[in-house]
Amino acid sequence: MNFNYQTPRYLIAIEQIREKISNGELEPEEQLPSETALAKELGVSRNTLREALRILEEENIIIRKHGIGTFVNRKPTFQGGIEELFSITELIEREGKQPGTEILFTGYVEPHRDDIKELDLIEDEQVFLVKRVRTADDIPLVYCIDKIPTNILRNGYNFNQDSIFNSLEEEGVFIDYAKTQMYTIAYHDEISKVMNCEEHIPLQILRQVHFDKSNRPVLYSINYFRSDQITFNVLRRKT
Amino acid sequence: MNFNYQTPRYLIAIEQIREKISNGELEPEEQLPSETALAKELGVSRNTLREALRILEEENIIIRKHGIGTFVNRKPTFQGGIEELFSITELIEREGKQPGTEILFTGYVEPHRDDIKELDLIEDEQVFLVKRVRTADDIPLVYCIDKIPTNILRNGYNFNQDSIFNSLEEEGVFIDYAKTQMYTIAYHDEISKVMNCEEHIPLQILRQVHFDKSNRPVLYSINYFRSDQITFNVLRRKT
DNA sequence: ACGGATTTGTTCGTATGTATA
DNA sequence: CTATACATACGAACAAATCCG
Repeated sequence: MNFNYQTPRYLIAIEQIREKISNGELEPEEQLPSETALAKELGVSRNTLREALRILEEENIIIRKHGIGTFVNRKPTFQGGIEELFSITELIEREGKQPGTEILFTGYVEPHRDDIKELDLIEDEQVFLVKRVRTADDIPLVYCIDKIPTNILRNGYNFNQDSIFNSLEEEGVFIDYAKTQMYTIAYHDEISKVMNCEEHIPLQILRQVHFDKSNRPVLYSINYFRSDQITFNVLRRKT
Repeated sequence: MNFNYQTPRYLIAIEQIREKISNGELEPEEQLPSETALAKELGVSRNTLREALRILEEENIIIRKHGIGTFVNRKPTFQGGIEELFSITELIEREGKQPGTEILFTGYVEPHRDDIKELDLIEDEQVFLVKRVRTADDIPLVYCIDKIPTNILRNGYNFNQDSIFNSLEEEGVFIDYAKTQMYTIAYHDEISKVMNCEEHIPLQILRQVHFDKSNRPVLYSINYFRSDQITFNVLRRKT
């Protein structure tokens, strides 16, 4: 009888409130009806409505003030930045450019001391190494070094596409977050040449260890960006 | 009789669960008791316990699997990074170094085109400008340009300490987040000299617009870091 | 300065749905 | 199929913060 049994009511409530905001029924800075009133209007219990409001508050769509009321927030001027984890392929496509790849090396190699530490490698475990130059509209953007522990790749690795993220997912490995260090160097003997960097273009480096949902390190990568080709956005929050 | 009447029970429950994890009663990967059982053990209702578990899951302390159970997550190897907003003063103190300041300029000035756009200034509104060099253990770390809209400073600004964050809070202005651009330049005529940067040390720039909880821009700052003195950490998450 | 009305915050009890072993 | 565990939902009550007369 209930054809909505598949969609939780708090999600429906969220959509209804979003709709009220986007169609102008509720404007920025405007106060929402009280929880009791709004719950009645939407035909849900106050607890269910509060679950919806909790999520909307988490997304900064609304602001709740104890003893006063709930208000529609001003629209932030902001789009997500580097704190959102995406692959280089996605990065280039988001800019509306054509991603390209020049592969310099692939294969299994002995790990360095850094690799063992960062990837939590067991004894004698090799890593799968990929070295590539990634281009945007055929202009070199970033020199990529990627290393994957062997024990992540149970059936041998089938690296057959540009995005390592995608081919790892085909192996059942899902990256959840990355611990990233950002720093800058003026020049690198080999890489600056390969990237057609004259001496006055510094390299912006992203050194990243990627983890899955269980906090297991699954990918270690070092990216050397041409600093004249890239700006990173970050959304920094008070904690 | 109940001396905890002031602290919400779900916060107490969170602490009790944290304690169980930190004292080893619950180990990483281990399954928690069922919600019903744990609620009984902690002396709260299941709803209250769930509020506690929800927050712990948000913090990645635990992982919940529908129909299976709740588990203690492996400890991430990670400390917070640049996506956490902190002042330069905090940044230096976190590294265990002594922050210092050399003030180059303070006063009200006409805004530039960029300032008007980023700070959403009204007509003829001046900005309060501060130019400083911040040092860590007396070594120049960063050249700071900070701009504050006049209408934020109702009673005239009392800029009397190193941290602009702190002195803004004294004015009743609480910064919530910052929209940040990161990029690198090889050289800046004036700043590289002031910072004692030889030509081969690039400058790592953070260009930030800070907002309060209501998404009102309250501070625009440009920081030029000596790239040999700084590395930024970022925690990047899949969305 | 006080009290009552309003609004959000917290807590409990209970029932039912859904996923997994 | 059944038992277990997490997910969703409702109703009710009281606490805490705020506002206004």
